[in-house]
Amino acid sequence: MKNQEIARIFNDIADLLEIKGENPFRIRAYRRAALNIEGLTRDIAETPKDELMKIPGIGQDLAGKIEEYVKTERLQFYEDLKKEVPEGLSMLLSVPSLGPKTAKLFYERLKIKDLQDLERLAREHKLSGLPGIKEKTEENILKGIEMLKRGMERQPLGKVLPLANDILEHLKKKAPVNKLSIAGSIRRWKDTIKDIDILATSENPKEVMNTFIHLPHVKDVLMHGPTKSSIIIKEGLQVDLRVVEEDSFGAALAYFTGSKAHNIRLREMAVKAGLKINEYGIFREKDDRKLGGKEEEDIYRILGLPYIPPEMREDTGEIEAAFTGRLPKLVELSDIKGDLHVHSKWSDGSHDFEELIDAARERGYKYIAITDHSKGLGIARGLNAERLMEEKKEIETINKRLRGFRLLAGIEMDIRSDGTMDLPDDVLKEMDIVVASIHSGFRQSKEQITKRLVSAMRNPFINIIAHPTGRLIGERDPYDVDMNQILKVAQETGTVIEINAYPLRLDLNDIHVKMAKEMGVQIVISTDTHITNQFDYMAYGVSIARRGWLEKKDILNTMSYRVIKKAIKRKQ
DNA sequence: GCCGTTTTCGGCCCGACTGTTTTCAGTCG
Repeated sequence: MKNQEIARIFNDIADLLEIKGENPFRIRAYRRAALNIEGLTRDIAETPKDELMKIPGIGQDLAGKIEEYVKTERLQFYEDLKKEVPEGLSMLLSVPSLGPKTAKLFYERLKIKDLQDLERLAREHKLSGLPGIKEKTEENILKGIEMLKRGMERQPLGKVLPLANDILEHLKKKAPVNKLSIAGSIRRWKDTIKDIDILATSENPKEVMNTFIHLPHVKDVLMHGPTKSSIIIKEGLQVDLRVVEEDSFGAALAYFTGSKAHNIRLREMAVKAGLKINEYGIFREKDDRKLGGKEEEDIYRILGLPYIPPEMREDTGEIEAAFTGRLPKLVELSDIKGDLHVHSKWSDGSHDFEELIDAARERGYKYIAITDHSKGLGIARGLNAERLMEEKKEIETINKRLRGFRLLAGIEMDIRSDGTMDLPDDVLKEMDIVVASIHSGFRQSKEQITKRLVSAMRNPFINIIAHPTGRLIGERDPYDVDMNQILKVAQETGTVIEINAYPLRLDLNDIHVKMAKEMGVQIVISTDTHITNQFDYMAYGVSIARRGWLEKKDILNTMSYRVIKKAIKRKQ
């Protein structure tokens, strides 16, 4: 898929046009197109031009540019632009507080063309004296360069969410807040997060702001106003806090949850209907009368839309779906009836069956599958056929006295680097459920990896492909795999694909999940639990499913034990 | 550059905070 590549180029073009001082609406058009292409579920390289033009934000011109790039691997317009604007100059835009106007000014007046130049001249106070630039601006630029060097890259949701909750707890305890909510991309459950957005109501906003900028987490204060402040915390993340009146809480929550693209679409709809939306409410244009805003639902209702859950707010078709009454009823955590990927002491898990059963029952589950590693994963004390049969026997014994709960005897079988399976069919045949996955040879070619997964899916005894891209967010890139092909074969063979809920994995990702749904592939959400508290990772997995528009019926482990057993048999 | 049962041209989301200014441009989300 060239989608991400083309999106990046369009964003790059937008940067370059910005520095040139081009028409801001033209720039926005490139950014919007880039965003829409990123969220696309089909391969843009295989989409004909007239289909391309049906994608929102892509017209005659951009469709042509996409075609040109797909055909020739380059884009003349982009190449020309890069010649006009020195390489490195667009890097300046990544310095916080430094935008296109200032970058252009620095280039034209001081011939600054990269970060090194900028840092040197700022230190030597050579920027002062330019129109609108004095000492404070130099300071802020140096600060921004520092922040950039420290790396402000996106961090995994699983790491950021606990941090955000901790800040919320502190505010609740120390500041005079009434309502308090996480907003932004955390509320949309994006798998990686750039900053933490918090919204509050209070009778004394000033006091709240004052408490906020003095929290023990604070490393630096970027902005401190009466209703809005921004800090950098020790972990390097930016945290924004906004305080509004009770009567505006819903509108502010919608505004602050985003995404930006989603908000813009709503506001455009509002304008066409003679309305205006901002963080204070939804208003009638002609007399500025406030029609709503206390509840988030107000905004959608007054626009004539059903409530759109935060996980869907990416402007990837949810507004159209809402408008035409085709909004899916998203799966919820409470729909989950069991976990089909769990490790025990028999391999590298920490608990025996009893402890796992107790923990699962506490979460309202009706079943779990014990899927310890197969022998190929020596490091995880993987099981050979003999040990596996012993484990199965013990599971059967326990099942006999269990009431209202079942253990499935399963295995997480390693797909070896040469493409062969770690256990023979006559062993797999004995199991209630077989999960297969890749643990080695991550750097193989796309063809090799895809072939390994396909041959696993063609095996009638393999039910589930686990963590299908092998990524560990921030630590290991996904391996190169032809997801289109994988999903096609999954659909053909009735193989279920896993959303691994472990917060650093979260693969399938949201876009792949959406693709899977469109292709009719069944999904399972599993935690890959090794310690009982990891059962709680299910919430992360469900959020990815929701971001991929999945409903209860799309997901295997929302079904009863009996239905699951039948579904597994069906493949064979 | 996109888009249109009000338009094929003329619009295009909205507001807070900062630093530089004496009323506002730039940046950000």
